[in-house]
Amino acid sequence: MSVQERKQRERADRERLIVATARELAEQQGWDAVTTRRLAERIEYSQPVLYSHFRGKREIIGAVALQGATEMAVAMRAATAAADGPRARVAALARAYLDFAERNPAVYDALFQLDGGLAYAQEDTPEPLKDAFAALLECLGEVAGDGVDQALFTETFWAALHGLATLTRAGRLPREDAEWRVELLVDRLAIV
Amino acid sequence: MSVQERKQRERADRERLIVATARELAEQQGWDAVTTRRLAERIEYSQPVLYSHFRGKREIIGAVALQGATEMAVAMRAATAAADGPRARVAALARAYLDFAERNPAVYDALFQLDGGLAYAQEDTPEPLKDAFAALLECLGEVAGDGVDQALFTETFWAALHGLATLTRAGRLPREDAEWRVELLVDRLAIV
DNA sequence: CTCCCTTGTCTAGCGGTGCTAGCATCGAAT
DNA sequence: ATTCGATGCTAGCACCGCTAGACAAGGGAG
Repeated sequence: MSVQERKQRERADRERLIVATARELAEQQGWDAVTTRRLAERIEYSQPVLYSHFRGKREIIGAVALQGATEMAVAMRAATAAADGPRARVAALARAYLDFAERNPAVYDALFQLDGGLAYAQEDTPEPLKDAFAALLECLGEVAGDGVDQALFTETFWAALHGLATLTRAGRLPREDAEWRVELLVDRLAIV
Repeated sequence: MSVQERKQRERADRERLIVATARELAEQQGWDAVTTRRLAERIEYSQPVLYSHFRGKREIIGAVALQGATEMAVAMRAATAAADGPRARVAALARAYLDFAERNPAVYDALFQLDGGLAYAQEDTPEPLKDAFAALLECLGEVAGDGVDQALFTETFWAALHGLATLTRAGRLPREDAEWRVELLVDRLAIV
């Protein structure tokens, strides 16, 4: 039995290595540079090994996305926990969100820009994704305002953050006044 | 002289044909299906002809984007012109924006999601892009609120719309409550 | 201890991609 | 009529995601 266990462990290790390497490569040179050939070379195995762990490149992107969702939820909860009062909490949340997107562009892309084959906003949505949304909801729910559905409010606020994150990163919005835009968003959307 | 003129005209026609065909193909089957081979076959020329008009696929995407920007500006101005009062104008603008994104997903992608090699938010930004932003600004400027920079407000509002458009289209947001989210956005962001 | 068979990995290759070098053809100008 | 430049073609490069099939290593049965 112990032999099988060891093999299973080694296999799990290798899977983690694949995901970590894909993520690293994507952050360094963008997802376009993450080809199965390059990835295989970096983990020092041949291409087909990747396909014994994942159905294809898309599933590898999905794995990075799930990892990122977990980290993002942690980052957002840490930021809101350190802030006093609803207004400050929302501002901290927004900054944490945009900061994460800025610091981990490849992970953010895997989550919200690329097709990782994951289900969103459904019953079979993976737990990490649901939890990341829950982290948003916990903070934003308390500023939705009376008679406003908290989930819908959260979705709308999230969409606004997502728009800022992507347009800024793609050079569609000048980077300089980013902080100002966040302030405006929080001031107007959140009801103290 | 007339011979050269005729040739120039035919060349311009062919360039328009390339852009129109690329757009059509992208709307029908997505940008992934727009390969230089397929595109060449549809216009009934060989691949290298494409490269005598455009540097590469990216520039073709850029051409579709510019065309789309012009149309989008027209659509937004038409929508706002038909509405009475600032509040109604902003709501009409938002709906027109999202409607355009929904009806022309490939063009929207070319504009805001893909790399068409265009400069955004700079001096050398192509005129159609500047004009599309101007169309947003014309309407949104009047609801920015006192002491708030109109351009920055417009950028923020635009980002929110962009977030809604992309997340909805990617299945990250359920489609059902789209209208409700627009209402919330307009009510909260616009200052009557 | 030897044989077999499973398990795991690799090499090689398929059909596709964006893009380009170099040849052939055609038409205008001499 | 002949030259010559413009123009579009065929063929091919290096790369992509993915997979079939050969091959070696290792544990279990006799």
